[in-house]
Amino acid sequence: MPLIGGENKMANYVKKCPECGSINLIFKDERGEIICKDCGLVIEEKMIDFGHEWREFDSDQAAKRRRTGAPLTSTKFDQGLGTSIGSGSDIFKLSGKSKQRFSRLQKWQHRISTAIERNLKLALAELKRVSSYLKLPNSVVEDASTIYRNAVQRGLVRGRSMESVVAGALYAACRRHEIPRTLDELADASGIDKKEIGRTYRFITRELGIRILPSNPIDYIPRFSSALKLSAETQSKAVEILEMAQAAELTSGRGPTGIAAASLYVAALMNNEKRTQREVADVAGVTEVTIRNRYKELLKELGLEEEVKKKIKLEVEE
DNA sequence: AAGACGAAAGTGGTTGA
DNA sequence: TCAACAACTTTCGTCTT
Repeated sequence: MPLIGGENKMANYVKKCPECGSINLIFKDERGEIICKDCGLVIEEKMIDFGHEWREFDSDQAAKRRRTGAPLTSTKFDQGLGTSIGSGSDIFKLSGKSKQRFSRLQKWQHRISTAIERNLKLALAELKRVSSYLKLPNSVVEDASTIYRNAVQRGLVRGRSMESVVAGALYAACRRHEIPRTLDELADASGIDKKEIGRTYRFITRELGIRILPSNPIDYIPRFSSALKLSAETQSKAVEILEMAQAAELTSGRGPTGIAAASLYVAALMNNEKRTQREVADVAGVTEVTIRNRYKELLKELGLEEEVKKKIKLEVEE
């Protein structure tokens, strides 16, 4: 396998040997290792060169030398690998009998595409629709497709609607990527009942053995904060408060959105960017009452009472 | 009039027998 | 499978600004 070549690439890769501090490093091309000349420590091994191993000067050479196609993706039902018969323009180069033969083959290919494939096509279309509605990044969509594919292969879709499984897979993927959406948002985007999504979500994660950490309230802060048009300072203040709350074990057992909303509310208060409880509650998808309860706890447990009161006094004086 | 606060009753989900 | 339970919601009345 070709490896990183030349001293120049090595130079900005490793500067010093972590063991003896020597800068006398040598690069062994044949083994793909970087070795310290002084103490013999192998600093880096099995390096892979992601560059070309050949050069191409025109499209003709490129066609001859390249042996890979488009990258694999789970967002296409056949992972982008499928071959369709005779759909290219070169079918016109054939004549008479051959042309007929190819169109017959085409027809058969269409017929034999199995139920699973057709189901996957539909499901992935739905998945793309929902995720673009929620403006989810590609990596999440990719992950959700994989989850869905696995679910189908394990026969977990039986007895459930395709849409609910798609929504469940998406929810799981979001959680895994630490960019959580609430069940409400997902329900809104997919048109599936919130309870149903939760049920299938729990089911497929259990059956597929997907381990998901309980969602962290901090992950919600950026989104809520921008929805409320709060400053970056307030946002980081909210994260600070949240971290303190977590240290004080105020967060366990509580709904993450409620806690996130409350700390955002407090942070806004302290930074003179007051939002009403109603506003915060709306973007977080909880009620004012929940915010109030969390907010009270935060003030009490974290000793922020004086700080907030001072702020409010200052505001009055101004 | 609007927002904040608190009490009381209701709801959906989890847990343990 | 059922009851107990905690978290959260809904509703409503009161107080403050």
